[in-house]
Amino acid sequence: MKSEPADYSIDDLKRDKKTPWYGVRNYQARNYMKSMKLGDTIFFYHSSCDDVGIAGVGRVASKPYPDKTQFDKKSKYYEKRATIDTPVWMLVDIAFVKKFKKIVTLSEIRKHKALAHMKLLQRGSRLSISPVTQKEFEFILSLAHEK
DNA sequence: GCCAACGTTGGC
DNA sequence: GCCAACGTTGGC
Repeated sequence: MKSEPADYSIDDLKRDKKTPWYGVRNYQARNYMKSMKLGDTIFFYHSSCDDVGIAGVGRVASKPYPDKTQFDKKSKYYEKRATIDTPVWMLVDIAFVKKFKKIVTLSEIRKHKALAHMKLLQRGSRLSISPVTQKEFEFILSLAHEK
């Protein structure tokens, strides 16, 4: 799950312990969140910054539920098609698990054959949420020397 | 339903 | 700041 650290970083999550992952306005990314289960593990990815890459680990801490910013007319995430009964955008809460001692950078991820098929590297890597396989997950943990 | 124009994301 | 790769919008 990507975030620009200038907006919300792994350190912010560490401080908050838990946060609703609001503001996703892309259907494919939303659908990935809708399929998440309580307790699923996620990578926290820093995008659009000096040190692009995976910064740490989080855990899905809620079932999917409506993103309340879609109902707020003053929010930039307001969605006029949404009603309380028929929300358009969903989210999950994400809890802090750990921050890597060293970011696993995008350029390092690109170096490894085992990670060549990561969804993150496809589609111009624009999607803010993309799935990771168990093997990819463990490989990245080993790159982070966390395993 | 097609597609051009436009807006956004995100690496570099 | 540039630009590729999308996704979205809206006229027809």
